[in-house]
Amino acid sequence: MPATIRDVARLAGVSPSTVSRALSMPEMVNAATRARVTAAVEQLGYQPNRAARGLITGRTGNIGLVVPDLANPFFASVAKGVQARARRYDVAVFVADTDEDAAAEVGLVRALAKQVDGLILCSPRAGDADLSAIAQETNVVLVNRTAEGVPGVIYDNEGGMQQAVAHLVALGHRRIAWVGGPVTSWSTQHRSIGLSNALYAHGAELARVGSFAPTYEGGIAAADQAVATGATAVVAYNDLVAIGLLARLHARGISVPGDLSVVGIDDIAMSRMARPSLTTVRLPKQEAGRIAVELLLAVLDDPDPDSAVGTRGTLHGELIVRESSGPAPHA
Amino acid sequence: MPATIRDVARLAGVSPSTVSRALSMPEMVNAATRARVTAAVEQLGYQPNRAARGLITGRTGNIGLVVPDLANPFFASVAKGVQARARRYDVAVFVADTDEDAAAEVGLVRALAKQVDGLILCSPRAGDADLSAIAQETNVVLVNRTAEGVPGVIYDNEGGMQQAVAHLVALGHRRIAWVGGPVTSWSTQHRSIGLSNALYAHGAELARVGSFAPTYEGGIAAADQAVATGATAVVAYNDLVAIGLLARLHARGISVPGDLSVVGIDDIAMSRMARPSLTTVRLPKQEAGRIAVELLLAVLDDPDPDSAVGTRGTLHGELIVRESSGPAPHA
DNA sequence: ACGGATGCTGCAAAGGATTGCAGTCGCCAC
DNA sequence: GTGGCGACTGCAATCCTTTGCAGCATCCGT
Repeated sequence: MPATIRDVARLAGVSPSTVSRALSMPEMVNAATRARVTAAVEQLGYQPNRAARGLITGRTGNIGLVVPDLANPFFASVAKGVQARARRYDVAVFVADTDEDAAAEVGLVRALAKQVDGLILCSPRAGDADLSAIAQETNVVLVNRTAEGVPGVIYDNEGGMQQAVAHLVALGHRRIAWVGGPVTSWSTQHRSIGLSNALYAHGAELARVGSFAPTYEGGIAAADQAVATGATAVVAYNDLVAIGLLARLHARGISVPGDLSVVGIDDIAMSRMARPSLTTVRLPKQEAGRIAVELLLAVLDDPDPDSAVGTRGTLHGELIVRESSGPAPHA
Repeated sequence: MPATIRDVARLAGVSPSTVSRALSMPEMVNAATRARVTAAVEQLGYQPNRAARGLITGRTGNIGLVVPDLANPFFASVAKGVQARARRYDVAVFVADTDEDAAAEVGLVRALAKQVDGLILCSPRAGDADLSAIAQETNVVLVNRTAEGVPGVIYDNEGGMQQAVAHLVALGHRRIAWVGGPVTSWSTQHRSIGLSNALYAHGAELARVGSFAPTYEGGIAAADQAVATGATAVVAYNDLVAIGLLARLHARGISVPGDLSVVGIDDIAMSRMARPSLTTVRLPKQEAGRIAVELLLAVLDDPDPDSAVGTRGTLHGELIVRESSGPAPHA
């Protein structure tokens, strides 16, 4: 039913090849001819059949995005950025959600890989070995994770932690607790190291508290242990955990920031709405998605693995001070 | 590089046609032959090229999902449901976000329509005329919206409102305010009507308050007007608005639920974390996405527009009572 | 006037899978 | 023995687009 290239060719009085060229390499065809072709295209509302094109070019014009959990606002924002930027390049985005399941992730990625030109893997939970194997056999860009020789975009966790620490130290805090996320999480390691370095530089103390799920429930579970460290401020793995902390601290009658300051990471929409509103390190989430698309498209245009060197973006966080952080209580 | 059907055929010692049949109509080929074919498929890791198949069958095996805003947790959940169910049928999902822009929506839908077998439009902002036109020229399933002759899944807004009202009336509330969402929103009309009917049935009074953005900010803006109605309870268009109400009420020193009860709709994750936690009507969000996929696939299998009659799912809400609703204050 | 370069266009061959039609073979029944 | 049926399998066309190569003018330079 939809118009084909032959319909256009007939209407314009040229061959299908000329139509094809008029559309994809305009400078190769005579201006007058080109005008006739574009007029015919316009009139018929012709759009090239992507399956047919893909068959011969070997490119689908599609990319895939894999995230652990779409319902997590952080990943939803990344997805938003990805699909906005992809649209600009007329690339469609398959979105897949692994439900935080590392095993399912690998299978899903393999299945998806056949249908797309490349994949964006956001905070993948898979092991390094699986990840490298996948990157070997398909075009991959990582977000929030690094792997040898694979392009990606990451956050400057170190810098973000420095901002948070500078803020807390200025408020008089000298002993600060860290509530870690999942052990398998790449970010939790780097954030913990960044925090440690920053605290060392300011001569302040670090108290690490276990490993918790990166969720509201994780924060609730962590609160009592954080309090027990005797720290006057807590930095949480992410905002969801921080908001969980706030809930449990409130339930225990511990005042925030009066008795304890709380700082999160991410700046999801919810953080502004928390009570008290949450001081946090804002990470540019949509920007990460946008850059990932750019990187991926660059890889697709130049599949030479050597030139992938250096194609790694780093984004910087910004400290957003709200109500949950305040002067350290007097000893 | 990947194996083609010819490679499989050669290895199995049959023709490509037989391979094709062995895979898509197994009962048509001899059991022994079929075994050889499947063995060859296994060995080569063969997967049919979807572009080539699509070229001849006219089907892509892809569907599209269009939502106003992926960063809105409600839509993120629907998207999660859609892609989970689609995967079960080996269908890939394109996700597109319109940024709440009705004009962009129409263009985006048209572009996407060429690349998929059908579309799921979730809470589309487009006008009825545009919507009908789109449904005419492509397979469409609506979520949270109705249109003449178009299958879809909606929520039983009336029933949800009845539950909320029964709860509030039992707590002694006799005058209840409604904070409406965008005028163009299909749900806002139906929720308002449902609320009105339920209140009438209980002999209670309704006070409507303007139309507000379906966001946290909308709730903040609505709070003072809601208070001014003299109502002892407020039902909000959705949870984001309700949480905005809570924030402004807190800022004004109005106690919830002591002075005023607040009820939301949706039950997004945030509602549990609000302070006070939010009483709300939980809508099955992922379920809506799953059903939408089922409906769409049914339409694809039977494109006869007449049989589309009756293919409309209705989902029921469930009242979740939390801290934000309590006994009406004594007059 | 002729060789050759230049600019544009058409021919035809892919690309991988599906499917209507026709062919083969074995077997049964008459 | 032959006609015919049934169960499989293969041939070849088809879906639509892209692209290497060849063809055709035109025009320039000598």
